[in-house]
Amino acid sequence: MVMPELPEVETTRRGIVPHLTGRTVTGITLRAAKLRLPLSAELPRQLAGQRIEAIERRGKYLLFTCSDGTLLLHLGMTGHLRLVPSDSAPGKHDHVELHFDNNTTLRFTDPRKFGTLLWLTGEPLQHPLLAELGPEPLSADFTAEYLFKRSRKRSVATKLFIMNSKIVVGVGNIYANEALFLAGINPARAVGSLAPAETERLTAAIRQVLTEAIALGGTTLHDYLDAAGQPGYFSLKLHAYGRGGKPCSVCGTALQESRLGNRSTVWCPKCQQ
DNA sequence: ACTGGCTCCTGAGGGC
DNA sequence: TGCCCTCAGGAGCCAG
Repeated sequence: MVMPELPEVETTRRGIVPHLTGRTVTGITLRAAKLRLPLSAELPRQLAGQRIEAIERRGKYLLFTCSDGTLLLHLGMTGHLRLVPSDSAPGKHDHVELHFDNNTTLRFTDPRKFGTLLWLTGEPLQHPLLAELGPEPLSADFTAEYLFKRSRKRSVATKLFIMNSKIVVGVGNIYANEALFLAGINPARAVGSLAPAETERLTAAIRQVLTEAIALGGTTLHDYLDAAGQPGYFSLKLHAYGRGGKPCSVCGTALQESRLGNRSTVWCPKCQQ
């Protein structure tokens, strides 16, 4: 199973950029009527003949800048992109394929159909799905001061706060657990109660965990593969996620596990206050 | 303005 | 071996 978080999306982007930039779409194959949203039957007509000018990322969205518009793609929970030869036979969950003028095909596979694929005209960052997004966690805009100010007088659990894409993009469940572990902050703490030093530790931890994950090519949970089919290796370094009941890597105390916002949450009751 | 809960989907894994 | 149940989760959406 694939769990694309920001590092996986960025790894995917870096994997396809050298192969697709400047290429022209010669055809598109749709094999599903809908993913998270209906797949527009207009997509083949809209994409045919489009040249890929750039492939960028905003949060976990990929933006394919084309001659006359932008293809917006979200991998959802189980989606991944793979470059395959144009004559490669499709599998059960290969819902969309973009065919290019160099005999390669960009294949979108997504067993649970939580992904999104939209054709946008106009300024893509003004689209409702993108306009309200918070800063990129690895940009200069994501600072302890920013997090401190945004969190004042808010009672929501710190973990849910950092997973809110309107606050900061790209922090999914796995890395939220890891960042809170590294920062020594209890996931359930009301975010408004964090002291400045704690927001400093938290922003640093989010940067650290995402930076390390990108450097290692994303997390391997089961069979995560990037665009070229290479596995990531970050799962070897997970301290919290998936380790409920196991000893804390710092103090040895059994990690606790519960649900927060209906998401699996793991923390050390001694190290994270 | 916030907050928490619901929803989409299907494979994996556990219990018997 | 096979069936049934629960769980996993990104993020938009909505009611209170």
